[in-house]
Amino acid sequence: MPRPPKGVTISDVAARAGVSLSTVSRALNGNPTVDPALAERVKDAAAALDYTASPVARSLVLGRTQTVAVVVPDLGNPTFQAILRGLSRAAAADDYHVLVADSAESVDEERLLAVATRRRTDGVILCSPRLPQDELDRLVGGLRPVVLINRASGDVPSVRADYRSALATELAHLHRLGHRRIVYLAGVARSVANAARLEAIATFVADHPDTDVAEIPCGVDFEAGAAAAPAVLASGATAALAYNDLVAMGLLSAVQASGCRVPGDLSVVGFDDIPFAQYTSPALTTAAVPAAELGAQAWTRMRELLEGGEPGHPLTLLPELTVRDSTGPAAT
Amino acid sequence: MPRPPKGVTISDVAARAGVSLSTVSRALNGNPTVDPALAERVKDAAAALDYTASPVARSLVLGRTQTVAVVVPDLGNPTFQAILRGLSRAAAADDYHVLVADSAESVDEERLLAVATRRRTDGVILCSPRLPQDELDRLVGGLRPVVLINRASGDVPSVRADYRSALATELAHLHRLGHRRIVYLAGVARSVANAARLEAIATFVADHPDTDVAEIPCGVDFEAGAAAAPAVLASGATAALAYNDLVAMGLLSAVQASGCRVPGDLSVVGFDDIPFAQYTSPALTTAAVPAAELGAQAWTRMRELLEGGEPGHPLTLLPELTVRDSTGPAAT
DNA sequence: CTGTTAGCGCGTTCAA
DNA sequence: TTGAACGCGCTAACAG
Repeated sequence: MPRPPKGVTISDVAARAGVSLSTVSRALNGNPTVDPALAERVKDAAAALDYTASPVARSLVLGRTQTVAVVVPDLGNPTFQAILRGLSRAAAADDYHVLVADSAESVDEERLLAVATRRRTDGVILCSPRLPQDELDRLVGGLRPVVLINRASGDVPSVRADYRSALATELAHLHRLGHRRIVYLAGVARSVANAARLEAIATFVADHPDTDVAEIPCGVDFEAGAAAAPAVLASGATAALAYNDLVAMGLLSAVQASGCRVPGDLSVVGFDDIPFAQYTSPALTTAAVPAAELGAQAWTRMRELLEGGEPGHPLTLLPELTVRDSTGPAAT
Repeated sequence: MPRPPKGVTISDVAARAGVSLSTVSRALNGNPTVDPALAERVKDAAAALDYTASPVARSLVLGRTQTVAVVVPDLGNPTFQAILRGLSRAAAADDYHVLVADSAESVDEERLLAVATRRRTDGVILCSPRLPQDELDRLVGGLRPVVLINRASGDVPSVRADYRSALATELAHLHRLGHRRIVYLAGVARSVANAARLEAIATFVADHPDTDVAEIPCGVDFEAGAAAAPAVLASGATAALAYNDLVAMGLLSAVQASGCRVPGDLSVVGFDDIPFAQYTSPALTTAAVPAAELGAQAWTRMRELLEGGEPGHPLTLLPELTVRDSTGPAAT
């Protein structure tokens, strides 16, 4: 496996095949206006030299990089990991590369990274749960083509999970089990995903005057969930709705350590259905957000944009309620 | 926030500032040989036009892309996710971008992706647990600069976790607890990581004739661990050493479902200390592999290579035994 | 200190 | 059908 002798260019191939640069370019790009025999000769020469056209040079002249950028707030979050995985594999199947950028939960970084990565790619897929709507609207203008995940902005293609409906389903599940005092462990206050959940709760409460849903400020990770345990126990609620599975797991762990039985004394429901949700003890009831699918669909939208076609309708996936063992009849 | 009027180039800036292209280039790159007043004028013009030099054009002329590629076998694996996160953040801190490639566990893809991504980046960080040594040796030649994670090849810089010592520590832990019949749930047979564990076991057995360690072919994920449960229970062993935490969790779940008590009837130890290991029930005893740190160190090595310096010594991190509740005294 | 010129490695007109 | 010339946008020689 002789490695490319460092810097073999199209001229080398041309020389070896005894043709001009243009012919090499044409032959290698499958241009039909080139004599088959010649084309063969060129390809042989290229193979012999282990030549491949420089992607960077091609990018410059063609105006496209065959690369898209993905900006996520936290690569440590299982949901974004799944989105990235789905996206990455889908893009790879279409011979596209993926540049990742982790904004480390910083909204400022997010903006900067989006703009910076966009310049070295053909488009940006943006996962920006925190960015205020007006800033998002302004940002996407300079980013096109853009695909949004779990956000919307004007006519920008987007794919999202319906957090609102999913949470409504979870609430209905708890209500059916007899729960009338429920606490909601809120995520980041100004995030869109949190707002969607609050909407669902407001609607539910309006429809079910017999039920009380109290909000407890919390967070988005294990620690936040564990830290909220005392407040949950003090609330007298029979069920807790966690912002996501991470929070639910932290809560699960902490309340059980305090001697509280789940689901006997307290039902706990999560959100996302991360891979580990089924391995908690008890196994976590949650709403399965098809994150990898979201990523794959985001790529599909992006590809359509890149091909100049109309992007498909904004896609909304409905997370499916996944009932496991962390929810049960309300304690009487 | 007026977005770049689509294609503002260095010429536009030059025109607006009333200078030549070179002066703009120099001024914007902080070349000290340019008149401060002029430089200021140029920068104002650039700012007014919202101009930034095209990274693609710069890449072509400078011969570097400010981007590195990371090839991992599976973006769904928590360990590689952590590596990617550590690497991504470290690289970002140095203004480098990261191209990710997921080889989907395919050795062939791995080779192809490594070569393909290398051409659009300044270097490759390779996570190739499966690639046979001779192929790896051949591959890295054409990839330089390369940094290897958990592999070694000639003088190629590498960072790795010492799986061998870590497993030895786990074995010692079990032995101290009185376990004399132990089963090892093996990962992918021909992987380097698995080989390291087998070595540790062989050494241990040689030193402890009183102890029996049987190998059970298994795999690397939940399902594999769960599927191995019957074999583990049938073996009569009092402790199980799982290839990784995923396997341990699958096993934990399955044996407990069969009425086996952990650690009363069976002690279980994992490997990696993925974020969820402390939330299993019982909490998992495991060896904490500092994956994010591994990623960050891999970037450090790569940066040194990129700067033309000597890469630091091959780094070996020792995973730390993290004793939790899934291990206890051997059943008598 | 500044402007002019020559590429970086390709794809793509335009003639021949 | 093929080749010569031009340009993608920029940086770095080379003069002035």
